[in-house]
Amino acid sequence: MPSERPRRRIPEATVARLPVYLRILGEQGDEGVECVSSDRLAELAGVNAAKVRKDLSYLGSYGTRGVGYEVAYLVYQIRRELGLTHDWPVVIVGAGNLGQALSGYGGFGQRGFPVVGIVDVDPAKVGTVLGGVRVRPIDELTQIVQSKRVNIGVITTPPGAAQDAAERLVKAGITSILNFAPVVLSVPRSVEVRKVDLAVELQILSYHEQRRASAAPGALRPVSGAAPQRTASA
Amino acid sequence: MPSERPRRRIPEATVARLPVYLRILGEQGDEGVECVSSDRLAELAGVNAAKVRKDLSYLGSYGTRGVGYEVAYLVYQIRRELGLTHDWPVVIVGAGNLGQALSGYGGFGQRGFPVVGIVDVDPAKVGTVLGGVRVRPIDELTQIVQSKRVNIGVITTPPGAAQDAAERLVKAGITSILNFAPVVLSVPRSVEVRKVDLAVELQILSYHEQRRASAAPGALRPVSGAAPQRTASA
DNA sequence: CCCGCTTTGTGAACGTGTGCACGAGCGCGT
DNA sequence: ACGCGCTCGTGCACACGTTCACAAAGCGGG
Repeated sequence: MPSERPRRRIPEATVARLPVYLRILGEQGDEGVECVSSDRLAELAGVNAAKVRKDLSYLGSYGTRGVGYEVAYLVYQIRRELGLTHDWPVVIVGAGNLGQALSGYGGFGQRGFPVVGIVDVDPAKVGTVLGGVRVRPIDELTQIVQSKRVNIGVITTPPGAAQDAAERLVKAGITSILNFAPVVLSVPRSVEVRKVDLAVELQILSYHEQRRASAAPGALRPVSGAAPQRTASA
Repeated sequence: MPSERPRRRIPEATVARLPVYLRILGEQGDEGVECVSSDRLAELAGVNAAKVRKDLSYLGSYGTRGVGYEVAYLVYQIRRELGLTHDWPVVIVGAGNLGQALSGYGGFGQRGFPVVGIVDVDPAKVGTVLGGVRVRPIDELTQIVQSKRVNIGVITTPPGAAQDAAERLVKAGITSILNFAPVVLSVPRSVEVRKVDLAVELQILSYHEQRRASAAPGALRPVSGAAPQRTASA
């Protein structure tokens, strides 16, 4: 059992795939599988086997040649590398449609990201309870962040309010933001921002639909197989 | 007015940025701005100016040297390239938390992706009205897709039901899928799939938080500036 | 104990994406 | 009409990511 710390930088593309491996390994573990090969894992994750091996090699040499990877041990290593050995509480700014859906969705807490606060500027929304958490006025944001030691903020406001929300989060001490508003946020370099923009996703699909239509007019191909499946985020 | 069709393939990375430029150009147009330079557009989009010019050059030479790009014309060209000259109706499978939020969010329809149907397996949800659309039983999926000429499907089911939803969508004739379930879908190669996985996004943020913590213990840096802002999707 | 089978880990080649730097072209002022 | 300054378009070099192909290494059977 080599307890060496790899401590080298992991490529961003690999970081984005590790959570996928992690979820699949968890499912396999639940099914009683104790060992998986890179081939099997690649099949389940919809990627190339060489890519799986290279990704996992960044964590260290945790596989056994001729056998594969021990599921439980690999889960532990990935969790450690991703910083999932403890919970990361999150606050949500914006109790609109999406904010309500996210806090109502219990999957966050189960996966180690408990929603410890929701705030909104609208006094009409303050006080209502969503997924067991009471909506609080936005002025209490800093207090929530500091008392609950929150590092991650989620922005689910309308576009016009997103930049203000970001600034409040940063001022409160947040260092990572997940932004659902279709706006490019301006924040200090030290703050990590990831953006999820549904309209952008649909427009990318639209591009491919349009291209398909103009490329082969009246030529539908019923090809089958496994799909590439790109994942969007910035 | 050169009406040449570029018709060359546009790099995927560029396709993912065009919607961002489009939104910004729309906002600029609303503010009465008639012309933007690549520098200005880059600043608003949070990217490099050279990248903006290269991206736009894939559409053709629609700028004027020494001046910039005419906003209205560029908007038109991007919309044409992305296939946004007409609406793309979408169907949502899964009327849970997220499905309700998405159909309630009017932004979809405004941006050219009207929700023309929501289906669910749960009879208790069938009949309720979300965002002006009545939830219908999943057996009517094919009929909705075909009568409304739908090409894009959105999956907002629990993980266990996602693969089934995908197969039903494909069988109904859908060719593009936006998947919110944390599952790798298996579909024909001809079907374009994009995935949005909130847990993955949070875990990526967690990685950076963890790295930050282990890199500089007790060394907070209040650096400021504009952020890179990666966008997730697959 | 050794041999062959299996699967990992990785070097090397390839493809994609990014950013600099500069030539080409346009408008404006004189 | 001409030159000057500004900005686009793009060739080039570099970084990043993906895939192939193979040597190294463990396991099991005889």
